[in-house]
Amino acid sequence: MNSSILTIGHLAKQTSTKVETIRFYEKNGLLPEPSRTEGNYRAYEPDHLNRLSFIRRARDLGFSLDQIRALLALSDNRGQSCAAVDAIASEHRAEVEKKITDLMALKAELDRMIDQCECGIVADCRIIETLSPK
Amino acid sequence: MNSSILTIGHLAKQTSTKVETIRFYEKNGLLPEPSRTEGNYRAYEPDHLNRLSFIRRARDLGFSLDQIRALLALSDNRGQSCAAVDAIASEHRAEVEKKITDLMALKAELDRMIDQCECGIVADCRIIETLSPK
DNA sequence: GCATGACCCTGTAGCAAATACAGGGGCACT
DNA sequence: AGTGCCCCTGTATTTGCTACAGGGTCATGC
Repeated sequence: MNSSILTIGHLAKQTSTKVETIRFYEKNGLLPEPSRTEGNYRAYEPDHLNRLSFIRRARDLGFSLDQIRALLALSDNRGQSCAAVDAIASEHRAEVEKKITDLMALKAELDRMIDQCECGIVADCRIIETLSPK
Repeated sequence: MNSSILTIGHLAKQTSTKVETIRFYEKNGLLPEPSRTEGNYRAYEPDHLNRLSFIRRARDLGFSLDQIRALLALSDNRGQSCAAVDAIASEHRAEVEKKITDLMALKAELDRMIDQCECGIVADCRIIETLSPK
């Protein structure tokens, strides 16, 4: 038996991923199907671990599964220009920037609303009033 | 016929909501079931319009449907203390603040990653390298 | 007087990105 | 042989909608 073969549980532990999530990635084409043991257990090789680590890092950075699929495909073609990689990362950064802007505007509105609350009764509540029409 | 009675389409237009979304709010207990016409059409009254406007404003401010359900219940009991309202709004603001902080850290990481890309070939790509394990 | 099209109805399925069972089988240790 | 942990498949749940499919109703035109 090869000692570098991993069960799904080992892979999960080493990447801080839930077992179900790993199966989910497989079903969705992010992680290739591993071979199976006689007992029908998934038998992972070091490459799987690398690929899953890649996926998890990209997820931590907020990339969508679609974007990660594309990044993985690009990283498998190491001779290509990495302009496409840059495009995906920059697009994602732009989305993050937009979210930040939107959330900051939102927070400003919440601040305004909450600061007016004098915590009396609901009938006089400025928060409810702000939300209510007219 | 009362001219203040509205069809679901009118309600949708006046609140910039999709018809399906209004039915969804009803099914999920945010909007009370209106009476029906002979033809089984929903017949809304001005109160429904007010309530739906409230929901949409709260959604625009990022409140969850659960939070909105709670806010609506509070706004229906106008004699109560509005401390509970303040608590919901403050909790939401804290969540928004956390999201902003998290996204700004994320953006900083993306900035670092993208700035290193010299757009050569994938094999030398710093973005792929950053994502790859070890 | 009916045809056309715009509107409405219910019910179901889909999206992201997992997470959580249910109901069963495998494996190691004692 | 029993205990307990791990693994398997398949389905349902989450959030907040959106998008049909397959029908019924209503207003307007001719």
